[in-house]
Amino acid sequence: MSLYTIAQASEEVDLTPYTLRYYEKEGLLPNVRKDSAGRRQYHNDDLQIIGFIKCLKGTGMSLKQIKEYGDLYEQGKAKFKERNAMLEEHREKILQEIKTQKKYLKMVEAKIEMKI
Amino acid sequence: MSLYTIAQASEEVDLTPYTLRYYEKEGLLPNVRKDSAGRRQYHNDDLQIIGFIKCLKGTGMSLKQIKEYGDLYEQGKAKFKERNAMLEEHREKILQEIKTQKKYLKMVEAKIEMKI
DNA sequence: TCTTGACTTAGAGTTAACTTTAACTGTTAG
DNA sequence: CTAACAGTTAAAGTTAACTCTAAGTCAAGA
Repeated sequence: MSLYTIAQASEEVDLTPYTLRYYEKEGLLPNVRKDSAGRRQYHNDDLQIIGFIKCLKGTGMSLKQIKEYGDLYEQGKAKFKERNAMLEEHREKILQEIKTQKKYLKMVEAKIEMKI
Repeated sequence: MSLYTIAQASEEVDLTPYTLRYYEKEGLLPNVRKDSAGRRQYHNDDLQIIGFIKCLKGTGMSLKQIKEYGDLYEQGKAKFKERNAMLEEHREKILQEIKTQKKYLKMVEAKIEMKI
């Protein structure tokens, strides 16, 4: 399939229709097309963008920053450096976060083993 | 040192005094002692509890759940099983989260390497 | 003694990220 | 043709987790 209603897209990306509209209103999903009756038609490229938004959000980037990244993306090659710098910085943040999670995992495991 | 004012404790655990009072109000920090003038005196055991709260919170547990865990802790040995079950479940959640973070890390790295 | 500053409380305000409502419109099954 | 349904919008409401304000207390230094 190549076109999705908001309900289908919602199912596909595991976000509610409310959230999809909200993301669009916040400018995270530019250019979502509509049919003749004004209903949203999600294309595969939209789903891919949503997938990457979920990745950034799932690693702690705020919607505001995700929008900034998306805005740079919209401006194409001209902003490539700036945009990639954002990602590289975010990459570091994820690496750091994984380290922290591992440390916390050990703390929880220690507490479990404590048996008190 | 063994006793801390709220400002010192705040510094020590890297949370604002507002947050420390808020956690206490929410029942996450039972039994914070006060001096004769009614000012909070944090002891080392309080700081340890705060450290573990930060661990649970940093791994995605809500304050509400953390309070539930703390309440079980208060009830001592009687609730040991229940309490440890919570931790074991949380341990699984952390493991899952680390996996997800690693997947997302790869996605971000792929995007960086894409150079488009 | 006065004032400065760090604390106290209860309660109001803020922010991010949804989530719902109300009122409406267009599509489809009977 | 009509009722039900899935969508539309703007705007209001919700929740978690703080964050701040106002009004007051207390101890210590000039």
